[in-house]
Amino acid sequence: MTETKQKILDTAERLFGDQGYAATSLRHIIAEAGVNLAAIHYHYGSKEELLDEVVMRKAVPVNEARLALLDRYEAEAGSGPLAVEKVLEAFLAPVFSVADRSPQFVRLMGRMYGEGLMTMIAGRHFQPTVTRFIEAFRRALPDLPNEEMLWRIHFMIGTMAHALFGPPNPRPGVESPPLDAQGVVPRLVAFLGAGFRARAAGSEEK
Amino acid sequence: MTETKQKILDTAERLFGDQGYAATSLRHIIAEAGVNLAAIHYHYGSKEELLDEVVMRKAVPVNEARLALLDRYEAEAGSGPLAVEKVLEAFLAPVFSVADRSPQFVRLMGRMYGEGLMTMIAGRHFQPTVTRFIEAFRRALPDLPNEEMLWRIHFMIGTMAHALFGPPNPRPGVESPPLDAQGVVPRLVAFLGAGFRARAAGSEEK
DNA sequence: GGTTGTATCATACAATTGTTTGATTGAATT
DNA sequence: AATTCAATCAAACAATTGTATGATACAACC
Repeated sequence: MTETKQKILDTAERLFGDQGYAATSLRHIIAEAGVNLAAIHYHYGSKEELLDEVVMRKAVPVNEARLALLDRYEAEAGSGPLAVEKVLEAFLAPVFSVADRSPQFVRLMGRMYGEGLMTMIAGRHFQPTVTRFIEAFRRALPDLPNEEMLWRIHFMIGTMAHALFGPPNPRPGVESPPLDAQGVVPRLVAFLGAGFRARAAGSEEK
Repeated sequence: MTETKQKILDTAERLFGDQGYAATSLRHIIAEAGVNLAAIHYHYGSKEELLDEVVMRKAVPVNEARLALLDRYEAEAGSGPLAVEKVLEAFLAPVFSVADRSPQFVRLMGRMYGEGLMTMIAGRHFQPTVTRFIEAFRRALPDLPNEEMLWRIHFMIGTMAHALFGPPNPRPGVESPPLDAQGVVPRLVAFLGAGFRARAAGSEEK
């Protein structure tokens, strides 16, 4: 890959993450990347295809890592049931472990979820991952009604997206320390795990 | 309030919610509202001030209702401790109860949180509400370390924002049924309540 | 050495952006 | 009847948007 293509991707990733897709102009990107304007349309076809490329470059490995982790945990559990916490960890850990190397990207992921674009992309490219994890959640909590399960997965996505976006109480202007996976993922797993295990709102007490 | 001002606010609310702030042009707004372009700058000063007005119009009553509910629950609890589920309900119910009358607005709220703009606005205008609720959460769960508490409130905001944005699995193009408060709020309270009650990740078992 | 093909460049394009101006309306006030 | 003032209008502003074009550089290959 050319140095130009690389720099375009890196800069677009950072600016899309910082300001959002619609608010970031191609000229802003090329100015910070130090390349020519036409280079974007030469290497990628359009602004939209550039976004696709930026997201895919790192979303693909993340989703592969998710499936690999899920495979490993299921193998370790043998024929026994897999704990929700393990499913959560398989889903969350890969995304946050990217944070160390490229904190700009996780911010972008958070923003894409926030703009509703990520659900669209996931539907196009990551359908297998989605269904695999829904299956895993179902097996982990077989008593949870299906509709409630979908809502809770929905809740989890929202929590993850917001956590990806940054730590709580970010002082404006002050650079926040990078989201290190060791800190956030266990917090998320504990919080979300308990949420998934909660008795469904409508179900009567025993 | 003039009919023109009203129509501008209503249309801007809907379009900002559907497409985001940056992606919505003033001309798109005036076209759908059937008013003149200059009317926006006459009645409001700029696009940014229009957004402020759109958000404030309904966010102010929502935050007043939140505080009123919290007051009521605390009065009912007397001197005893307030359950975290009650704090959650006081915070969540008012925003979702707006959903029936103006589903466009809750979508806007969700989007604002997603774009990180809402935290900024909340810091400017709703600081009392923020500190009141942090206090309430602390009293409800006095054993939770402060840092963990802030993270969990952060998680809750993300969950709420994503839930405001829409139901799970919205089919593109198909209109989703409105988020009725009776359905979502109990689900959220059950899910988040259990999450808040979970043992903090780092703390040793008893 | 000439040819080919990829990559970069400055420049221009038409469309759209938020914002401003100055004239015109129409009702209320004097 | 004259004046005042808030409201609306068409039109234009300069700036920025994503995209397209044609020339040029430069290496690899026949």
